[in-house]
Amino acid sequence: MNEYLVLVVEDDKPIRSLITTTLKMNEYKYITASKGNEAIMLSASHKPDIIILDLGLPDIDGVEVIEQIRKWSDVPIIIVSARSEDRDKIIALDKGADDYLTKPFSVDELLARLRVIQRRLMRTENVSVTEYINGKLRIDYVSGCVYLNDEELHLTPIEYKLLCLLAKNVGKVLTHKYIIQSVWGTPDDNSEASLRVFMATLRKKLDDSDQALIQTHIGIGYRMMRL
Amino acid sequence: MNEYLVLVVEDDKPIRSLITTTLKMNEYKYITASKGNEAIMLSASHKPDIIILDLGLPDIDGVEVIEQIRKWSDVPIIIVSARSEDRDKIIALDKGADDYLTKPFSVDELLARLRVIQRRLMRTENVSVTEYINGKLRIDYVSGCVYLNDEELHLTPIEYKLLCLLAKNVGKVLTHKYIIQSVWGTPDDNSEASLRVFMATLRKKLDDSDQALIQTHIGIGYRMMRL
DNA sequence: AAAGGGCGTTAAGATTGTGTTAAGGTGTAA
DNA sequence: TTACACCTTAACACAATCTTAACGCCCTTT
Repeated sequence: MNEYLVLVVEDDKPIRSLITTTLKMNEYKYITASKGNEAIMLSASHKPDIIILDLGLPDIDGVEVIEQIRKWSDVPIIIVSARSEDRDKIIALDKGADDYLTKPFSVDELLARLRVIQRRLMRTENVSVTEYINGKLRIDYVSGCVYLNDEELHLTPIEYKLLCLLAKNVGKVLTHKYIIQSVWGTPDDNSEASLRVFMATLRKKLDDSDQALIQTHIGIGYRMMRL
Repeated sequence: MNEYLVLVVEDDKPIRSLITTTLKMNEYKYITASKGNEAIMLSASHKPDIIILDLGLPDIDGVEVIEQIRKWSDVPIIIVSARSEDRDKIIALDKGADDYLTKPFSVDELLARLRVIQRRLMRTENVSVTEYINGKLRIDYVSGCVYLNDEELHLTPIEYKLLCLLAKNVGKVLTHKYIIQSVWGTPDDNSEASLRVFMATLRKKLDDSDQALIQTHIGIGYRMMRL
């Protein structure tokens, strides 16, 4: 499963669905916009990891969209445009675009260029602090390890996923349904029983027998407390 | 004066001087190579900030050059090639190139794409080393040799690639998918079985039977520990 | 007080993932 | 051509993980 969120900005419906279909087949998550202002709003609210942007939009010019977004964000932007003049390319690139493809474009090339960006994101993501600390608990997302009082805990994949989910939403109550959907992907009826089992083992491993860290909300779900 | 050093790899003299003249006029420093092996050596010794690489070289293929350099360095590589097939682009990009221009190309577009990379370099300063040391293990990227306690280890090409990949990402968990993509290029279903075999032989050669150096993260992938 | 729903806990079985070995297959150099 | 190194694939044992079912507890409702 790919965790990258792509914002596709394209007013031409056939091309948009070509791109989104391609993204879907390659396990990207995506959101779409057909207008420039919509794109700016979405990139602020959803914080996509990558933006694929058409320059010819009905309301404002694509270059304007780049400029706006660049005021606050360094999110990689790939231009997909019918404009094939050097001048257009240069303007877009200098205004902040990261790459430029001219229509008609090969979806395979688009995918390859997406992978180039992903590679880079992976490198730089790890420079920033990707660590979660809550009391005696520490999650190192980069190494995929969990520590309790600086001793490494061994968690199984599902346990780890579950813990990360709770940690990402500290203080919030997560419903059973939401947790199951997030961890298992497909909502399986029987997995509610599994969830209880995993909670038990997780609590045991986290030395959380008094449920100070992970609280049960009967009939609703679970919540991790900020300690 | 621009402080960026560009390595230009191009065997065709007119094109090379076109590029270098352009660079000079725009205040870049540059060095040149006309062969692949020379390019590899120069990128190790001079540590350029950006590489402009032609794929059709007299000694070894440009893609091979990318692969070699990527074993130790994340230096941005722009391909400038006569090969305009999608397939060629995708291979080069997947092997580690950052951008791809087909000949004939516009020097202004090249400059614009250089500026894109510069912008990025300013944000994230990256370092490249020609030697990697971790405990008893030492990798000399330039000569392509691996030593364990100063004794040379003989590794096969894939073993070496795998080790470099792990070394470049010490402490990070690399997923099976990512490893396979990086080492084999094309994600082949069956190569997961191969990966396990290679891990076994690598561990044996590295005297890592206790898995202190390379740890398994079940269901996820592998991680090299910093010793 | 009894009944029942929701939850925690445990353990056994099913399932999946991994390490290891060895047998082919492929390509290359002598 | 053989010899050789290397890679892939299959097979299997074993280990880790997940699911499922059973049971007891607590709390609420009747």
